[in-house]
Amino acid sequence: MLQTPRGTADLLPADQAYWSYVTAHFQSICEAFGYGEIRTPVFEDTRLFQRTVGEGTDIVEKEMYTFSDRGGDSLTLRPEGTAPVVRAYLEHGMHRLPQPVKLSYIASIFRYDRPQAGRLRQHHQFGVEALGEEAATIDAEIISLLLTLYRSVGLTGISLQLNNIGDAACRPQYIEDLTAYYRSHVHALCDNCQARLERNPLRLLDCKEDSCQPFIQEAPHTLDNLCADCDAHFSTLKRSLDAMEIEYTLNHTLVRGLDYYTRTVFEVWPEAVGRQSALGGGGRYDGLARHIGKRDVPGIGFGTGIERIILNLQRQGVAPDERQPFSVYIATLGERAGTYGIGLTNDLRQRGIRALLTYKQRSLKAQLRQAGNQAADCAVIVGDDELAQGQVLLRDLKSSTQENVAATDLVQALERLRAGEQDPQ
RNA sequence: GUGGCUGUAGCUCAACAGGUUAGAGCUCUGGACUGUGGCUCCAGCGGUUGGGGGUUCGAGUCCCCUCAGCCACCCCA
Repeated sequence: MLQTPRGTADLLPADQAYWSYVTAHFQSICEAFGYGEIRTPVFEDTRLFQRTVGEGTDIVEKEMYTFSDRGGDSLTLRPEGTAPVVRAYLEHGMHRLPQPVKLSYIASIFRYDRPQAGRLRQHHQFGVEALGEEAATIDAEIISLLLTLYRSVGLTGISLQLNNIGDAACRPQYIEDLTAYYRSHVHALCDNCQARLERNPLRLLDCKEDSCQPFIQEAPHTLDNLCADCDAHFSTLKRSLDAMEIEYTLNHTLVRGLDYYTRTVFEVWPEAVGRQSALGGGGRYDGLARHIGKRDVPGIGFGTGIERIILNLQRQGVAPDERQPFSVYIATLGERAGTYGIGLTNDLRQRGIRALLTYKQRSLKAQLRQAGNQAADCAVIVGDDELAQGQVLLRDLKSSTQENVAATDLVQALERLRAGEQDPQ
């Protein structure tokens, strides 16, 4: 038996309620915040991610789905959402639009990783990017948008982790200080950290080994080593968050796994204990556009995992309300009635009424049972007798009452039933 | 990529310490009720016990390999 590739999942009609629920909330919130939807290809030139995400990162080093196509080009399935959007911004000259350009997306993301609940090789993210604005107030807007999404779908107990990792002016000096500090303790570090020291010093602060914790505490922190501009930027962000009554936890070990981040970085963690998988995260990336084009474009955004949102909703017992549309089941008896039924069904559908029917001759009992299974609101019963008299039986399945209706009046009678269904007294 | 746990009908689960033909509930289909759903009763459909190999007279059960899911790491969404 063949099955879905490891770490991928089918999305069945039964799962759809949650997906449309969270998607609808995301879309209406983006509308309220003024973000317009963008779609980019599922695969891109491999260099896009190598240059932006960074050669030393886990994503580029071991998680990308990279392949060459029949023409020999190296392509990569999108492992994150930001770089493609920035690429599109530059490619379409959006720097000539009124700034900032505020974009949102819903995208499949691919990362080769060991699967687990809430961690798939193909997963889906909502994301938002604001390009062309360096002021920290827009950082606060982005964070607010993300938290508004969580709150509106009903997630509780989440926490915002916040940090600032400096910019091109102050980070080089900071990295030097950090590296110097760690070099003096190099023999006490775990193997992983010894490697990080060479390849990606910022990640030293992210180590989970108990033996490395004291060094993380003692090491210089980015927040204490910001240049004046970064410091002012961070102050504005904090003031803005306060003004929106958004609570946050300063987390100096939050450094993020992608190279392109500058200044503001944040993650949102769910309620459950332990080092849980983040619901969403993001940050500022003022140096990113340079790696793609010839232009500097400040930007900030986030990505949040749709599967993880849904997983946490289910754990919290939040269920989306499933409102089924008004529907009619056409039950027919006899061949002539069956032919009439397919015509009638099609006619109702053209009028926007959800109509279901039986596809083969079967007992009326079986047909009504199916009508019940499919949660039809009412059934139209038509046999050869009714047909001869130009009448049909209209049965209300909720109240179990039925009446004879002239075939020509059926649509009107259904519309009346539907209206009553949609706003009950 | 590392370590561990778990895989039996579509779903939830049974099957003494290896022992006839792997069972039940739910779902679905049909009947009781030749043209009236839900309730009840009856019946039917549905399995290479994840897959492959081995041990044994005999394997769902024990061993090995493999695949998948899950948990903890790693990392992130």
